[in-house]
Amino acid sequence: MFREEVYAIVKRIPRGKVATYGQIAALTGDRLRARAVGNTLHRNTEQFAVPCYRVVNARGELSAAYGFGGREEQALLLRLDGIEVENGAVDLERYGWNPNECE
DNA sequence: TAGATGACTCACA
DNA sequence: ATGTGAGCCATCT
Repeated sequence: MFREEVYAIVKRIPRGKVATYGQIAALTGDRLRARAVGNTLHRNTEQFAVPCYRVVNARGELSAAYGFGGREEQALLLRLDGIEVENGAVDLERYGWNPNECE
């Protein structure tokens, strides 16, 4: 299922980096699925096993309706990963995950 | 089965 | 720089 693919990709995100919905959507096949990716993660059933906190929008901003404790918790987790979160957003130029590098 | 929703993205005013 | 509109897709009710 599409959801599982999204989960797998999110799980592949290395610690210390973040990915955008569009990026994940592109990895699943089409970048136009960005919306579906977000929705899928929102309805995700494996949030406990999927680091969805490493997933942000195209601007690097955290999700406003994070299904956990809100962007605060998400920001905290990102900081634990070594990512600097400023005003609920990260620098994709620095922490943006490059799936081609496959760490 | 069909309709509505959403953690998206891009473009234009 | 912010606000609104349109396009796309998967999941939910």
